[in-house]
Amino acid sequence: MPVSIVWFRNDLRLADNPALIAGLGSSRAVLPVYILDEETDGARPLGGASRWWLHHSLARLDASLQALGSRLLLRRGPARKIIEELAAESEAHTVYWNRAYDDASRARDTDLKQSLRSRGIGAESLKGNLLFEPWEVKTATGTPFKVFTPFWRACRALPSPTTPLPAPKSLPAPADWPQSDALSDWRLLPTKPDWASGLRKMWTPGETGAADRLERFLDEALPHYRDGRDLPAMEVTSRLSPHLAFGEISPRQIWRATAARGTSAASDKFLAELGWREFSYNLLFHFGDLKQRNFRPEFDAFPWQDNEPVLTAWQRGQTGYPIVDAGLRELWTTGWMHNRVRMIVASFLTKHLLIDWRAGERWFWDTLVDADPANNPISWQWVAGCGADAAPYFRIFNPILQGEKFDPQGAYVRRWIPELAELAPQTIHRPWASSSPPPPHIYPAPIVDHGDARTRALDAFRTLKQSA
DNA sequence: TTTTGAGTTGTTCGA
DNA sequence: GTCGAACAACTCAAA
Repeated sequence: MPVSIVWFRNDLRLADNPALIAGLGSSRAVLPVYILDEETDGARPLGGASRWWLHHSLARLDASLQALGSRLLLRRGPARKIIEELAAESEAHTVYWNRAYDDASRARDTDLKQSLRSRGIGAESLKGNLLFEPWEVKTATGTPFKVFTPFWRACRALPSPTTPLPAPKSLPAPADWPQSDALSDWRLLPTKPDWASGLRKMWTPGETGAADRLERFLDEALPHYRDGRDLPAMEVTSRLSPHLAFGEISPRQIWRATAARGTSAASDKFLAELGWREFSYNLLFHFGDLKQRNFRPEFDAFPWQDNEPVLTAWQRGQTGYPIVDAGLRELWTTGWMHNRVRMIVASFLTKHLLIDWRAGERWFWDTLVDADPANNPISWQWVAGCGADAAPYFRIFNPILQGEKFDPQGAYVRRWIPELAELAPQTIHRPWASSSPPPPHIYPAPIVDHGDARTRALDAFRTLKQSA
């Protein structure tokens, strides 16, 4: 009986899954597989928050597959070797997967494809995770875009994303199941200590949770999106990022569901956020490993400062700037941070503290449930000024003004820093100026003076310009 | 080939 | 209190 292997990666869904549909259409039985691959050269191990999410997402996918009469086979190790073994064991005729775009995955997938084909086994990769393939979007001269606005304009001029594929109604299982790992043996969940209670409260990993989240966003929040998306105390962003990062929902599903509600300034703005994700993957594909390398090489000479205690204070939300600390505490508790606040804390780390953006990127990678190989490094580089289409160096966020502007009542700060809850809106973003400032053992004094730090950052950027 | 307009998200200063 | 200019020039994309 001809069997096909469908290799699930960052596409943990049944609906709109091109690899799954291709596998189903080409054979009488499908072997669904997930591989935890932390051994392939260059593969970046998942952070702690992502491991938590992955556990639950795999459990959900397995349950959904069982409802179709199948299940999810789990293996751990170098993916190429494991796929080859499974193909031999199950006598599969073809292996299907949806494409990944980082260097390490592409190298691995190319090798695997060649090796399978040389043994007479088919290997097909499909577009399942992006709206537009990186090689489909090019400037008039055939080069990749480096500026977002023309990039997105070019995308919008391409044929619109097509209708999402339906989830299969049933999935014929192979006669013999190869040996599978037990999910619990992967120890993806934290135990000592169990720091995931805030994550459990906030999130429902899995395809159903993703679809519910999208529906709720479109029904309730989208009309307020344009004006409210910058206010972290309001819940008008979609919070789809972790679902998207694990592929529990596809960008095409989001695009089509949003477009189906009609066009508006809000929907355009929201779709442009999908555009930023596309842009990041485009850059990752064309410019290689940007989690280490500065997109703008002149930044290789930037005088970053190593300062472990200061980095630790930032990570723990103890900088003395309420909007910064609130964001970092939200991240630590929930595995997620509002986009506006991500910019503020990233600007603070790289400009006020002069700490290398890579340290911030690694912290986000470890703590975010939506940690994404393209979005995370590229957005950090954008804030630091070394990225594509980056902010000019003199654009240094003032954490007091940002707080007052985007959290005018202080509701967001109060939620995450209860020790400041009694302060009035007029002083909550500058507690040291209050008539009764909190004592330092309750809430720290500012770790740097804003004015001094700003001057120091401008000087540092000037040295960069002179040495270039 | 050259030219031209534009570029996610800001802050500060001085009139 | 409000408003416009300065903060730098540079690179990108397209005409």
